[in-house]
Amino acid sequence: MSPLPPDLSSEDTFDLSTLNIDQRKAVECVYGPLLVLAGAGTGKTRVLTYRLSHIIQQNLACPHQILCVTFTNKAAFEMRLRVEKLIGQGPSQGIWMGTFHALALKIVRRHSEIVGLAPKFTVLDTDDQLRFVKRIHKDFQVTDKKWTPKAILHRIERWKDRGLTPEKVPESEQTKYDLCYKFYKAYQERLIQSNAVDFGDLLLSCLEIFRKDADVLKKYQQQFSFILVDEYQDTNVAQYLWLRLLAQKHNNICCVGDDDQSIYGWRGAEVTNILKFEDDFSDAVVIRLEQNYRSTHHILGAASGLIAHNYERLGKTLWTDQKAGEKVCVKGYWDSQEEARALGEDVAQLQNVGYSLSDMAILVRASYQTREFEERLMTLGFPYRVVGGLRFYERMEIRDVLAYLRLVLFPHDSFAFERVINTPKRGIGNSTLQTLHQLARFEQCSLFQATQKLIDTDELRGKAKTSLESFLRSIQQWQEVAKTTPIRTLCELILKETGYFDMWRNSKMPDAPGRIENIRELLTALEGFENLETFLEHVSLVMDNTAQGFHTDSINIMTLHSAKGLEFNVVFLSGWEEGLFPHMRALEDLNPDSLEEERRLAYVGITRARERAFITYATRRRIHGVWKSSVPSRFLKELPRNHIEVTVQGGLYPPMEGDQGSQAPQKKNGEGFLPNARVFHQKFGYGYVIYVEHDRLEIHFDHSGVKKVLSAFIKKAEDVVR
DNA sequence: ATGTACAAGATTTTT
DNA sequence: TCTTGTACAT
Repeated sequence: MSPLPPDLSSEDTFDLSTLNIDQRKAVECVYGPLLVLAGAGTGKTRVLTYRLSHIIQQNLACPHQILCVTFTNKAAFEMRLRVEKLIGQGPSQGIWMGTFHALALKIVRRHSEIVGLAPKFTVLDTDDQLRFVKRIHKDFQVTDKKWTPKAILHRIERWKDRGLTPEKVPESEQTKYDLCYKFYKAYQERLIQSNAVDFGDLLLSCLEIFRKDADVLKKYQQQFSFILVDEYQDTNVAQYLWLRLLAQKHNNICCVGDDDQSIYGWRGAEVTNILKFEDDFSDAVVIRLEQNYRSTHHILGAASGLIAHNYERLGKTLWTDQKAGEKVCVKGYWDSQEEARALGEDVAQLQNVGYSLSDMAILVRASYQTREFEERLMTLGFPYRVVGGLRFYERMEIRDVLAYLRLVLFPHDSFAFERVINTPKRGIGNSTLQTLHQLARFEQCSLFQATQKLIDTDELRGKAKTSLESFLRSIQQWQEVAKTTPIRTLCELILKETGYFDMWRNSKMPDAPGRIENIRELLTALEGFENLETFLEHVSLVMDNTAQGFHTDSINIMTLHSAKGLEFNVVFLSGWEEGLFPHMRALEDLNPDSLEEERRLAYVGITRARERAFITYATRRRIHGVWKSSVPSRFLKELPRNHIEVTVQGGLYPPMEGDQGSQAPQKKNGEGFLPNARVFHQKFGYGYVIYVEHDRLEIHFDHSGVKKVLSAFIKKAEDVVR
């Protein structure tokens, strides 16, 4: 279930004549590589669904010959719904539709032996992964405080995003991040030993399978005659390599994306992929969708004016023939409480004018900002829904129960084993666990096997031994029971026998009743499944965000990142202050692209709105309990004045007047670059300088033509390392 | 092995 | 402010 059901009403029948000329071209141009540069609100989803339906209806391919990659499972789920609506139930089922990870997993499961994995390998989730890293971190005895487990993991993940297995990490980085590199090697070794992969590995393993076994690669290349990719601006290098490999045979690949909406650079996404498309796929056709059907003239104008401040763009000019509508409201407040209070008033007012609560969304930069709004809306009695918080299956109690189930099915899943071995407490502490880990590593076996061995060798005494013995026996019993009993009954039995239910029932924690409630919900969900295996495979997809409030009319609160791809009649954008938005980390970052990414985020935020947009800032804000002062965001000054209306609380300094650049760091000038100099740009490649103006350079690029770019992005050609 | 007391550290998020 | 992790006592 998705928290925001797609609005399908307008797409009842498959009728190409409802599309505009560019959209139609993007649907019908099915052969050869195609890049659709689709701006915000230009009907991107519509094009994709129509294209899918078109291919099937024209019998150009069977469903299973189509590979369609989406950004989230939710997106895949909704896409399926839409296609079914257009052409009926049956055909859409066969389409290979899902995220890169889900699709790669499907392939790796079938050929796991090629990369040295047993068929039942575990896929680590973030929680297990971090525990795992922390354990290695301890073994490594890292003294440098800078390299926390999280920091090291981040580094490793970025390597994986770039398709770099330990052998492929360039030597310069090996020495620069010596510790991380050694860590990476140990991490990979131990993963294989535990018969597990992390999310990044799914793609890397898949690539390795293709590299090692040409027949397998050929088979999939042959199979997928049409490939469609949504949100192409958010693909990383590994994903790009994967796509390129699969598309080689038929070369019918259609990527849809918007470089202005690339907001996942910090997660390894490479906008370069979208910019290089024409180089990578020969004879590529590029179609631009520039007519916006979503927003009013003023909203689109404000957003376009803002994003025009970015230099790293392919450049699109969005237009709309919709009415001008209301101007974007920019409002300034003393502090964040005032901001929340005023927002409540605006909500009430909009309600009077006929908007329902579910038409509105509050978009924030950081998730801690949601709290203040939650509190305020609660006291006002407005129902709200926080989108994208902790997902159902990520809750501790659910993960515990699932770990028990996993253990019954795959006793050698050491991650599940570790999770529940002492939950509820059965007298097995750190030292015992330590011994088990050591033995498992030494013997190259699972924790389950290590436990068996430990019991046989008589190294343990007393309580630890007896409880380990009975734990193993219980698992074996459950396995027997599982053969004959429905899984819900099995699960109830486990929860009763282990005392897990009682543990929460006796707990005095205020959230204990809620947790029991969640477990009950899980039990109900179990009923619909024939066997445990299918349930575990689908649990993350099925139980996605089953948040309550689905039926009640409620305001949506979410981060800007989770608002991607959604739209609302009314959007509130809160916390436009220097240090929060753009975020401090982006300001500190020397790479100017991180500031541009913040600006793209702002652009995404504004373009979510159909009719009304409110942008607010506060001079004082409580962050983690401490009051902090800040100045209005630089983005406010970048909004074109004719599209906005500024109201500021008495005595506050409005963000518009005058002081351009007073707090913006002094930009470097284009010194050192002379006209006619041969230069290099990360994305546009080589070119010659035409004209220098302060920090801006006008450059004629060999392949991309004349562009204005910030000098910070430019290197002298002779400095470029080849 | 487990409970308590205090310090530290805390974007954005999907798989 | 609040969660999480570590040191120490029981």
